Amino acid sequence: MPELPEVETVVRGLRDSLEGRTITGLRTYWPRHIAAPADTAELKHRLLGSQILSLGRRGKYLLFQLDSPDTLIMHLKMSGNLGVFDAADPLHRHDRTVFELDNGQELRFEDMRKFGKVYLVANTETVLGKLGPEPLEDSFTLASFRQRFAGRSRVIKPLLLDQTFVAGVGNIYADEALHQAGIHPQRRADTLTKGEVARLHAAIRAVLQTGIDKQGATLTTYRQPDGRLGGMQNEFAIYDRGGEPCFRCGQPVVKIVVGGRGTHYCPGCQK
DNA sequence: ACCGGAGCCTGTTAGC
DNA sequence: TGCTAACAGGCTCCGG
Repeated sequence: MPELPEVETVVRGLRDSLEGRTITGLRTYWPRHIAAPADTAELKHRLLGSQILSLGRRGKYLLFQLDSPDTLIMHLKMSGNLGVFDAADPLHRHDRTVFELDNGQELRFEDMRKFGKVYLVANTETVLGKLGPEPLEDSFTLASFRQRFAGRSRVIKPLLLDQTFVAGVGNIYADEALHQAGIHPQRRADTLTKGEVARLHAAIRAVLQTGIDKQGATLTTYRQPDGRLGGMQNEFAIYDRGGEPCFRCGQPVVKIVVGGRGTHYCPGCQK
């Protein structure tokens, strides 16, 4: 599920409920969710009593800045959702980790497929250190994007999914960006013209921003923190549209596998 | 550097 | 209708 726009929507939706709150308790129903520290007793010792100062995002990671030397980091992976509930509300079947708060509410990490991760680290670089640039920041210029292509011969779609190349792009938005830029997903990075790189740069930013504006894409499990569905799934130009006509040229959208991932493209307008 | 495959999990869907 | 296999928004590890 969650790619950059979904994670950004979750962060924005949680801010009002969490900023200023103190974490008073922790319950784990799937201990392997906790990626660091290895010892849950140590996690509780370092985390409980900490106040959440602010929420942020880096790539697909959520960052909880605490009034302690540590930062709480979470990754939703394929099926994770976060929501704030009253402690008396019944748990959902797939709730894995619960953070108890000082106002009688709880932050609940629900995760059907159990791939999600929770980290408490003193140095955020141990988790985030290898991430590529944030595509919606001003610093993600066309010139900097061009430089990242130097010496890269990989197929373009798997390269876009590489979080060390650009942070936050996942399978949906990679397909959408390549379609918007008119680039075939199996092109090699070193065959893109200057103009194509420029179109791709603009397209990555445009599709991610649209995703945020539409509050993310709900295929199955994704929800906003208040439970509402996203709206981006109604805006897809190419993703999940196999067999349907391309909105731009009318040719049927084709679905293939690239780098092991389902990939949608239009043979009429992606060359 | 890069690729493919397996693994981590559960649930839904497509196909027979 | 019922079973099975394939597939799903992410990412890591391993061998080649």
